[in-house]
Formats: sequence, structure tokens, C-alpha cells
Amino acid sequence: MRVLIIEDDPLHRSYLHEAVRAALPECDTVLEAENGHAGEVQARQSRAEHVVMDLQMSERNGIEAARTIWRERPDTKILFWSNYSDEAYVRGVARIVPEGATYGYVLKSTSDERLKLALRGVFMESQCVIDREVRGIQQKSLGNAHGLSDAEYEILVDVALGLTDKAISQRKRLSLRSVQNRLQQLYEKLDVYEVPGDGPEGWYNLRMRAVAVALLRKVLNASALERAERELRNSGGN
Amino acid sequence: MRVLIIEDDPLHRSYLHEAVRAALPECDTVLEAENGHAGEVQARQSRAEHVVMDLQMSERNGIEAARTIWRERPDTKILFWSNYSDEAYVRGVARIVPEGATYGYVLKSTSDERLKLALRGVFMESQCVIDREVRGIQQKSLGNAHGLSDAEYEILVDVALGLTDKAISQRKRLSLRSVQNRLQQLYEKLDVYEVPGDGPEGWYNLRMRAVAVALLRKVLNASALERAERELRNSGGN
DNA sequence: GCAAAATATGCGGGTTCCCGCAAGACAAGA
DNA sequence: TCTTGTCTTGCGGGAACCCGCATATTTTGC
Repeated sequence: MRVLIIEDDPLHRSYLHEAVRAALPECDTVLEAENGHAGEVQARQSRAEHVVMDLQMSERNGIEAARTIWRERPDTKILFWSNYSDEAYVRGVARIVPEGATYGYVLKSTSDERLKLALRGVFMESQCVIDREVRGIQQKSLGNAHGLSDAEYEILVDVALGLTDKAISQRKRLSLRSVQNRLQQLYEKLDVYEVPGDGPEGWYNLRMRAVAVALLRKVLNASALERAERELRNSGGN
Repeated sequence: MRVLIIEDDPLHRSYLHEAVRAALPECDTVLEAENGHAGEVQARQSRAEHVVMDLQMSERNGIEAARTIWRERPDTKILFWSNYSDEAYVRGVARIVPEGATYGYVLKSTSDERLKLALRGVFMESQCVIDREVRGIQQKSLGNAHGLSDAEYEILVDVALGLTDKAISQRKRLSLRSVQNRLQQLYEKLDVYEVPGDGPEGWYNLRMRAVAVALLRKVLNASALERAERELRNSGGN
């Protein structure tokens, strides 16, 4: 059994190496890669079926790497090991996990013990192991009490990229008014109307404020934006 | 001589501890704190004059902590040790370093050797030690070839918070038109007019696009936004 | 299959944004 | 002093945004 570690911080990488050795005596080789790009290559060459990786790496982030790895071999078992449980990351992962794949998502702040359990659970028992905190975000995100629907999320991203209503309507093949409708839903969900202190109404530019709130709440984050920007440029705008 | 370490990742914390021990044999006690808040308290109690800290911690980030530490004892020597050289962080540090204070800014990716040099340089020799990469950002940020002036930066932040032109004009005691002027400067500096691919003019909502570009270029980042948001709420909006 | 609910579209108008044009305010320097 | 450059302010208009109201179209639940 071989395990591939994809993690750009050398300290964390060696810590993971150690943890894998300790938790999985049946593992004979541990491979390492120091960014998403190298990780994809390693995964392809080594045909490793067990991967543990960080999200948020500089060269190429974990979500992208995981997507290409899963595209090539959907039965790969991946354990995500991340600093954050931003809704943007959780949503990002949820978007790319293929039907029936087994994966895990634990925070770097969890104990050694829980990390080891996750390693065994995902790699040996094919369980999906997801930290409680992350699970909480997942629930809130999907059970759309405060969470956004997919449609709303996509509008949010397009707006955050700086597209106009018209541009969005063309990209998404919608009428102008429909785009604006979705925007209004977004404004309500994100509570954009509240006023800071005593000021009169009209303190906020709703469009901008919605994005600001999304960023503050970590519904959106920088890496999600980067991904969207790259897609936008590739698709030539439509 | 005592050194205080403020860093929320336990691995990195113990690594730092080790590095301090190795680089500074004249140091007799090493204190540790696991977030900005605890760090402030420790600094106050222990009267430590040498601090090495991470930026970007969860509880209270490094910039805030450093500001209060320096406010209480401006002669404290602080070495920032960060993962990123985002312009937003560099600018944030530059804004709070008091006149004549000695500090350093090195990236976590630097070698052990350079870290030790920085420790000795800042704490023993009272030199300012700043990594080349960081220095590069600093130059670009201040020498306003592509960088933003302070005025433009402040406008950028207000816009990013979602304030309207009118709201900004009141906060900043400016006329509406002046705010819009500064916005236009911003739009030019951030190259907001470029068109993705083949689309017609008018793909972009300039206001939003400016913020998106700033985020992508790391001129702005989430933690700067959070800080600004907190200030906004405290000041009651004006 | 049908009613109810959610979603998509069109129209119209009030507001804000974006910006060209031009005139005052202020500081630095020849 | 007069010029030059930077910053500020006002005016006006075209475009984009925000949204209430009314009408299709699609989805959902029974």
C-alpha cells in the first residue's frame, strides 16, 4: 500500500509523514509532493490510490489537484487536511467529489488521535470521515437556512468577478431581469440591508456589500475567486 | 533576555522555539502564546522586549496584536514571520510600525539559516531585516508605479466594504465628485478597463471589478477587510 | 392531472454610478 | 509674481443598477 502526501509546508509534510507511518503499518511507501501540480504528476506516475493533501497551496491548490486526480482515477481515496473550514472550501470540495468516492476532511487543529482515526477510516475502511466543525458548515451550507442555493452562489461569484448584469445574463443564458431577481434573493439571504449605526438608508451599494459580506462570512474566499477568474478568462467571457 | 513567540500553529511554534534556542544562546526564557490575544497579555505581563510572531492567526491577527504591543512599549523588537507577502499585509505592517522601531519581516519559506540571521539581526543588533520578496512588494507598493497611494487605498477599502459614494464622501469629508475622482484614479491604476476575450465594452462593473482585481493581486485580503469592517462598525459609520 | 409554489421574463421609473468639462484652491518653484 | 501641477468641487447626462408590479413557464406535491 502506498500513500501520497501533497502539502507545501515542510513541517506539516513531515508531521503527516510521521502520522501516516504510525497509523498505517500496512503502508510500505510514502510519497511526497510539495504543491498541487507536483502532486498530480506524482499521483499519475505512482498510481497511488491513497492521497492526503492540504487545500490552499500556492502553486496549484488542493481542490484543483483533487479534481484532476479524481478525473483520472475516480476510486482514489483522498483525505483533505486543511487549516480552514471556510464555506468556500467545503463547497468547493463538495462540487468535485465524484459519485461514490470516499474521502475525508479534517482540520489541522484536530488531535493526533483523530487524524489517525481518519487515516485508517478513509484508507482502510473506505469510510467518509468528516470533522464535526466541517460537518457543521456543510449542513448550514446545504440546508439552505442561511446557506445559498447553487444558483445564488454562481451569481455571487459572477458578481464578485466584477461582471455586469448584462454580461452575466449572456454567460448564463438568462434574461436581464432574471439575473436581477437572483441578485435580490442574494441580497436578502446575505442580510445586506442592515445599516451600520445611525446612518440613513442608502449607506450601502448592495452589489458590493453582498460580496463584502460573503467574504467576511467566508462563503467566498480568495482562492474561489482565483478559480473563477481563471475559468472566466479561459471561456473567453461567454 | 526573554523572547516571546506568538504563533497559532503548534508545529510552527515548536520549530520557532527551537530556532530561537539555537540562534540566541543569550536568551534564557522563551515564552509562547497561541494567538494574538494571548500574545498581548503575555507581552504585557512578561514585559518581553523581543517578540517573534505570525501574521494571520485566527483569534486576533498579528497586525492588531503588534499594534497594541507597540502602543504600550514602542521599543519592543518584533520579528514578523509569515506565510505570505501579500501587499495587504506588508502595507498593514508598515502602517503600524512606530517611528524608529526595529522590526523584521521574513517568510516562513526562508531557510533556517536566514531565520537565524534575522533573529540575531533584529534582537541583538537592532537591525531591520526584511526578506527580499517582501522588500520587493514594499518597493512596488510605495514607489507608486503600479502601487496605490494612501488616499486611493483608503477609497478602495471603503468601496470594498460596500459603502456608496455618498457614504464615503461623508466619512471622509469630501465632496461626492472628489470621491468619484479618486475612484477613477483607482480604476486606472488597477487596469480595470481590460476586456476578457472578445466581449464588447461594458462587461465589467468597474466598482466591483476594481475590488476583484485588488483581491486577486493581494492588494486587499480578507483580514484587511475584517479589520476595516470592525472599524466601520465601531465608528458608527462616520 | 391539477393546484400551489417557485422560477423566468417584460416594463417602467427612481436612484446611483461613471465620467467629460470646467472652474476654483493650494503648494512648490522659477 | 506668475507658472505649473495636483487636488477639489460643481454640473450634466448617459448607462447601469435596484426593484415593484404583472405575466408566462417550470417544478413540485398530492
